[in-house]
Amino acid sequence: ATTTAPALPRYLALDRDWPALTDSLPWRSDPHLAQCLAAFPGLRLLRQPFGETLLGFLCSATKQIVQIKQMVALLATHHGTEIAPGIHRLPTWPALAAIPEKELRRCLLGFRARYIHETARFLASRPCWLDETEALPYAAAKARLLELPGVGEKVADCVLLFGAGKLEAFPVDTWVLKSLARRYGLAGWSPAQVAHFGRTHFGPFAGLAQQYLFAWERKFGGRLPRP
DNA sequence: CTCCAGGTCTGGT
DNA sequence: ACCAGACATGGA
Repeated sequence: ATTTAPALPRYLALDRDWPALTDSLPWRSDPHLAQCLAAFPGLRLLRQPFGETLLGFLCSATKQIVQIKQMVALLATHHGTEIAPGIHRLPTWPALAAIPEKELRRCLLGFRARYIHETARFLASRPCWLDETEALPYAAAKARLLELPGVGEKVADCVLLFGAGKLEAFPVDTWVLKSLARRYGLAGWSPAQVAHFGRTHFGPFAGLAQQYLFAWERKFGGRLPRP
């Protein structure tokens, strides 16, 4: 009898390749990166659905991670299909397009409700836009994401890194800005300058390095001495 | 009460 | 091109 292998979560494919990917980072010449890699041996990247990743990071601007989780959970319970008792899926973009901005604000979105509403209406007018964008190479996909209201450099890079597997994406958020300022002597550099440094210094898998720097800075930032 | 949070957008130089 | 402020909301 022929058996069909069960569908595996997509992140397992990346998990298998993780050692080779991290080994190609410049940790041999970068003591801080080496320290980060050693401090988080179990760190991995999830490959999340493209559209859901976009929704999540449209919620993220100047919010704490716990509150972003809360907003996403409210979006699911208020507007997502119930797939098991008490368990709701995230709303789809067509579903979001039908929700008034006033209603979205009940999910603690604040000014981000307008980003989501306008993005949803844009996507509703272009059914294939998201799938086409996900299939493009990094630079072209990023240029398209930047057309969406509420999507800037940082959010676009997060969506591509977590939702499209573009490992060269190097999102510069407040933590990464602090990390490079403190550990790499880049105090006073703009986010754009730090992003350029990150891509050139860490290479084609800069997104992996970003995750280690982010994790290290959030856990130890400001408390442990510099490497 | 202030300040900040996995930023983006807009309108000033 | 570069630099403030505004934008909602809640927790530290």
